[in-house]
Amino acid sequence: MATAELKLTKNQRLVLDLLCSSDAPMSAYSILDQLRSEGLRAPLQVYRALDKLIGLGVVHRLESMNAFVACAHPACHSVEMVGFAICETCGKALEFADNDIAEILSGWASANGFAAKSTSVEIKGTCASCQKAAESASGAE
Amino acid sequence: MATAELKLTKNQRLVLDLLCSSDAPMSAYSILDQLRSEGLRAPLQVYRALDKLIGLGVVHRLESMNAFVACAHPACHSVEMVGFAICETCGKALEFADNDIAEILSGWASANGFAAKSTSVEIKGTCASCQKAAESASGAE
DNA sequence: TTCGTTTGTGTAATATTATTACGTAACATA
DNA sequence: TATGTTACGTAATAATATTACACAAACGAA
Repeated sequence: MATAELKLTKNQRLVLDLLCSSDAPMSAYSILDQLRSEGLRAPLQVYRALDKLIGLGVVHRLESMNAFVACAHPACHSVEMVGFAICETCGKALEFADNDIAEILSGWASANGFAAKSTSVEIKGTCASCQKAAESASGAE
Repeated sequence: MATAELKLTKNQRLVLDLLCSSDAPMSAYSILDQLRSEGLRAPLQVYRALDKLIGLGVVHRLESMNAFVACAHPACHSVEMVGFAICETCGKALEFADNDIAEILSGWASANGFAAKSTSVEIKGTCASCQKAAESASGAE
């Protein structure tokens, strides 16, 4: 599903397009700052748009960094679970999907009588390119 | 490992004991409020103690709710991964461990050259007892 | 079409969570 | 004792998120 096909309001569209054009997750307040020129003035306008976009599944919230990111996979709604590997050096978030994990988690839930509504899987660390950059930097000392 | 054996400072001990006695995760500021009578006055005192306790592995941070909880398993350091099922009704967090998920995640990481430092797995939903309570409430209407 | 409902908007105020900056104290150990 | 490390206390501030209120647009059903 291309996000262009979604019927969104002006604010929702502004927020989604900004997130799509960003190469890293953004905080609600940095979204607000970027969109002041478009007429957004208050945090709530951003949070409301984000709520809607998250509900539609085209934006994900990164719980561990209070940030938001556009869904990387146009068809990710068809996938059970979405996780993120977040690089603490460059700030980028790599999205991944894994049905095995989804099954384990839903298995645990049903075995424990827990009715799961949403799931968050986040790995923090250093991405491949930042590791390389660090290596060559230390090698060049 | 019983937490009593840990060599902790006064503030760290206060925070850990409070979390151990709580049946649900607590926010940093509710910890602070509870410990004002013990002499704690500022958020930083709580955050510093929490940082230390998390580093020791005896406290976990619930990323999705900005809250903190004592580790449920005295020996949880030996387990690869810890996850939580958080009930949105009663606020309690059920801790679980799963080495299969840990393996999948570390497998993904090594396949993608990502150096993982920490992992967070959180499920939000409704726990078994709150579901029962809701059922009997609606049945009694 | 008109009513009523839902959904979205805009603004202001406030609540909640977390950090920075600074100086001091306790303590191990070389 | 001199030194480094860890922890403490306080104040100020930054960053994130929500509540409350009033109004407007969209839309379906009578």
